[in-house]
Amino acid sequence: MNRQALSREKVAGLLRQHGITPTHQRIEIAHALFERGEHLSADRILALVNARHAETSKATVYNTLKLFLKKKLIRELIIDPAKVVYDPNTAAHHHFYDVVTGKLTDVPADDIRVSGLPPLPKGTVAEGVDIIIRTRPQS
Amino acid sequence: MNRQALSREKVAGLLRQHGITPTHQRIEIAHALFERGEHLSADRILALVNARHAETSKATVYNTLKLFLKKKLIRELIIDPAKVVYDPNTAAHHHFYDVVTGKLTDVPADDIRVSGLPPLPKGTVAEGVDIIIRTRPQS
DNA sequence: GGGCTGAATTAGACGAAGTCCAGGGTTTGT
DNA sequence: ACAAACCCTGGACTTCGTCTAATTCAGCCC
Ligand SMILES: [Mn+2]
Ligand SMILES: [Mn+2]
Ligand SMILES: [Zn+2]
Ligand SMILES: [Zn+2]
Repeated sequence: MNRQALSREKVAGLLRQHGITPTHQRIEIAHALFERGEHLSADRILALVNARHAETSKATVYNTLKLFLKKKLIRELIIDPAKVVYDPNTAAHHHFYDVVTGKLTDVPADDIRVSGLPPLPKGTVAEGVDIIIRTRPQS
Repeated sequence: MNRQALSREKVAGLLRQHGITPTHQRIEIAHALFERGEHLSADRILALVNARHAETSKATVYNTLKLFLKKKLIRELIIDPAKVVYDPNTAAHHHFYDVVTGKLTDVPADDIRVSGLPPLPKGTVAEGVDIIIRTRPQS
């Protein structure tokens, strides 16, 4: 999706559109996610943001990711038992997950239909559906 | 599924059928899972097994769950970021997950059809599909 | 029974992900 | 300029899970 250098200004605009005050640290974190368009873990983001020179603390990375999540700027994926992964793609989509390599691949939700679901448990309403297709390297 | 008292002997037989030497600790752990038929976390199992008098260590609980997993006696569910949950139901099925209460409910896979999936990534083969329907308490 | 041997169990140290807090800095509004 | 609100930070802390080295146990043979 996001090809080419993504300017800090555009990222700041994106944050404002979501009601997030764009601070230096928040811009760097959002930039790391949206420039790559990849699924990233918190510690990976921490490393990326501090690659040139240290400028963002661990606490801020975690706080910021939770803020982005609440403002629906990003999604959270619980797939690997060892770490949560953050997804800059908030369009409806699903994932291939290679259980050996750990690689995650997006699956557009466009044509996907799920039929035969039973009614929801009493007193609950649907929030969304996550489909994970587990794969492994051939033979 | 498993109603009524489930005897230790039957559990031992189940373990043998899966190529697992039935030790005292393994029988207790399997018993905890299969008698209830519920989704349980490792620490919950540790507490259950040691409820009367301490007899099983944390290391053994983790070792044993991984063994059961390898022998396909149980399944592992990665849904809650904070803890892995073990599922004594190995029949094909999916889950409702209440994002507020954390409650997990089985969804039989019988009538469920997923259509429109794109081809798998090159060089991978399918392992299985997990569907999680996220719900929340009404209003 | 009494040893022998590999498998199973254990306490407790360790590692990694994530949370929390109190203090200090920065922005905003007037 | 001043206060209030907001933001960031180091580092202690919690929790889940893993690892290791030492012990115990189970099955087997004599
Ligand atoms: Mn992480
Ligand atoms: Mn646990
Ligand atoms: Zn994705
Ligand atoms: Zn289940």
